[in-house]
Amino acid sequence: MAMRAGPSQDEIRRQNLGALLRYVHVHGATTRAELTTVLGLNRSTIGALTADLTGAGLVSEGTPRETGRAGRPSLVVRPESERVYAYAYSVEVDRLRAARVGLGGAVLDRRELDRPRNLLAGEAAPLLAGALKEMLPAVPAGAVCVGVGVAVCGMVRRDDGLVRLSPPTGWVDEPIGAALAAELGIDVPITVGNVADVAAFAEHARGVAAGCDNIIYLYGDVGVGAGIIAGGRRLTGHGGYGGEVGHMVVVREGTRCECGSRGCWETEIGEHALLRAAGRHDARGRDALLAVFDAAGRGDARAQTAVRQAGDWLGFGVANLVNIFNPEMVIFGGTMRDLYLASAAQVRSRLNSIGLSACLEHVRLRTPKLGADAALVGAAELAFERLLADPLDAG
Amino acid sequence: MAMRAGPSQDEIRRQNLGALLRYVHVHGATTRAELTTVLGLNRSTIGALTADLTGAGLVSEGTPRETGRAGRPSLVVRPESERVYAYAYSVEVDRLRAARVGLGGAVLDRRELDRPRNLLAGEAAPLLAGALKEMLPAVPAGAVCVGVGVAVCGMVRRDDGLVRLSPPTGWVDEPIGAALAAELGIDVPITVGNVADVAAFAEHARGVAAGCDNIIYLYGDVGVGAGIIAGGRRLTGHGGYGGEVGHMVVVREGTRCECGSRGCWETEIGEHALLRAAGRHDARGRDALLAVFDAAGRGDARAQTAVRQAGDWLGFGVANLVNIFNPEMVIFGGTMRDLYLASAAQVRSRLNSIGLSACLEHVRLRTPKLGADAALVGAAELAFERLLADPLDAG
DNA sequence: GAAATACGTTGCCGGACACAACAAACTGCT
DNA sequence: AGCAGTTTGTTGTGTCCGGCAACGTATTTC
Repeated sequence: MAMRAGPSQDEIRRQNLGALLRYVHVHGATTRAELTTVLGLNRSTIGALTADLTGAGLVSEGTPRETGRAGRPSLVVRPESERVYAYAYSVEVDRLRAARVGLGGAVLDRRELDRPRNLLAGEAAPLLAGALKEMLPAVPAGAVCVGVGVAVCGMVRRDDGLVRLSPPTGWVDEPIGAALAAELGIDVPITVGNVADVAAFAEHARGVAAGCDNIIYLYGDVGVGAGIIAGGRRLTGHGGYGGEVGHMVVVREGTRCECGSRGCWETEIGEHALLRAAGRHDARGRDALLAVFDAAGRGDARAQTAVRQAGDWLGFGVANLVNIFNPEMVIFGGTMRDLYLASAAQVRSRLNSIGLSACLEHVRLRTPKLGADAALVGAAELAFERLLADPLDAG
Repeated sequence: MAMRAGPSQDEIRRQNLGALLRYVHVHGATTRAELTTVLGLNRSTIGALTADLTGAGLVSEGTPRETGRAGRPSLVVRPESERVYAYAYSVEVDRLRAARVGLGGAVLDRRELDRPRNLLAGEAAPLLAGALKEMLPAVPAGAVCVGVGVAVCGMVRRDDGLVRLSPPTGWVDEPIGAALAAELGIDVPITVGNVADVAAFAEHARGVAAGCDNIIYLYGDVGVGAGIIAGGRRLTGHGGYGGEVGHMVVVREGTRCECGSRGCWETEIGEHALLRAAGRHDARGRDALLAVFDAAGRGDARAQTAVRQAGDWLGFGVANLVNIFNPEMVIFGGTMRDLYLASAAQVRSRLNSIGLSACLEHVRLRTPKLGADAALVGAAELAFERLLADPLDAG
């Protein structure tokens, strides 16, 4: 059994380089003066670090506009957003999305295409690779790609990016990571993650949850999953399947779920449940769902009942999760955002009746700040993570 | 917003000292040769580290018995188990337990006394302090106490050790940490933790879960709680209340629970539930519970039904937790151990029908290795943690 | 234009670990 | 008993990293 010893000296350097690069990646252009105070390092050290990063082409330095204060103005360190980038993919139920995301988090370019139902990984990979090729001409000369990140609405094996189970897309043991690697033929690491996980990651890094170290990001599309950050670190579980809260059973012997079990939470708050309760058995997709919320807002009784009921179950499950995790914040993303906004009263009420008072004290309910791009930005964040852990080797 | 920079040089030293001390603390006497390979440090560095620790009186070095192999025998580094110790307390429903635990994890001395029902923190503290005074004469001259750890069956605020809610003991907002500090009058830090958390901690450090970084330790007494370790670190949540799985609601509008909610998991698998289902409404306590398991083993139909039912609910909840956390191991401690052993078939069956197959792949169900002392050893571990994080300053 | 302010740069220092050479301790063989 | 071989402790040297202080520089204020 190997115990981890403390870092060696070059690991200090790596971590400091990573911390500096991460700061400008998340917070944008920053003066060296601010970096010294934030990172707690000496001026001379910051100078040496920025010199290294500039030499590697990861950041650039420039003079600031106007300080307004006395004294020599501090140099501004900014991420090389145009020259250092990652490709981000998002595999959704009926859409495939691709983007080129620059260091710093800006979406530089994007492509979207419809995803035919029953499209498997082997068929999706060429389409995704095609989107990349389309974006290629716009890439400036000398720019470097540091990685590829993929967000998938399903359970992803951490080690190799195999999608174990994704009822919405119909995928079972689809090797999207390997398929993309073969198709792209570029020599950068490809990281695959669950969409809720990566969206949580993004909101934690640069969204509503910035500074919160214990959060639950609830993400709904057809199903429901959660990206959980505990103690500042992503909760992946042993194989990478952590956060499958949609398959927490809330009704014993309840409605049959696509996972094979019964009474899973998502059978009560998922897309199907809400549409069925609203009497729209044949409808599906996000637009149909929004129509239900819209109808409820306009006074449609049946839609209102459906929303209230689903909101009640939403509060029920959130309360359970709050009791288990004692989070600082719960974020409602994807369709859960709409459901939460349409039924906040029910959610609050359930939460207060079931949640332990100590756990309720500091928990805040929020909606995402990053909007529809959260999955893409999060997928890119996945790819950047390697660079930020070791800027000089990975760059 | 302050980002954490990499460690400075003296933090490296601290971490390496801590890693070495932790290794001998957990694994017992170890040769310097083994330490070099395990910690990945140079011989000379190990020599310097052990010299520091020996100087601080935390470890001692000696020549080994017989190696049987050629070459100069490597010095054996052993923890100063007699000279460096912590006090550990466990506040249980009807017992107060105290122990002196040496570095290395050995229980050097112990005292137990009955806990009258309705004994509050202010009254318990003098009793606990008295137990400490009784143990004082046996402390060798020159020995140093590095801290006090307390395990309580309730929700504990991380910051100050306030017991927010503990239905079994009847405590609500009882400041056991502060009361003990005032009563003991010794100048060492006092750390309070939930019994399930500290037991999980102990099993992770030196029990069945050694080497497992994602575990759920389910602990039952009157209620049910969990100590959760995710990614190798304790899941405490924002305020320290994480792991309250006993109050995950499994039956909507179910049986009234002491927490104020309804249908909590512990109303189905807790002591009361099992005794009531077995027709023993007036009984309570661990002995009564064991009598039920005993009766079931001897063929008592009503007891068997009660055990099967509770086991079924046990599997139900565990499956939910497995889906949420994707742990490597689930450990059944306290009364959950007895329940699990008496109903493993039901647990397995429920787990298989509800659990996601990917999450079931690697999960192992186990019983604790540390036995009845887990709470005390874990409480001591809580106290040692500060020493292990910075051996020279805290020693 | 001088003083004040804030910052970048340079050289030096101490600490921490790796490495190599040497000394010490033990086994096994003769 | 003595010697070769093996493994380890010890010591001195080298490298790297960050802190520190002195100095030079850029900007604002008066």
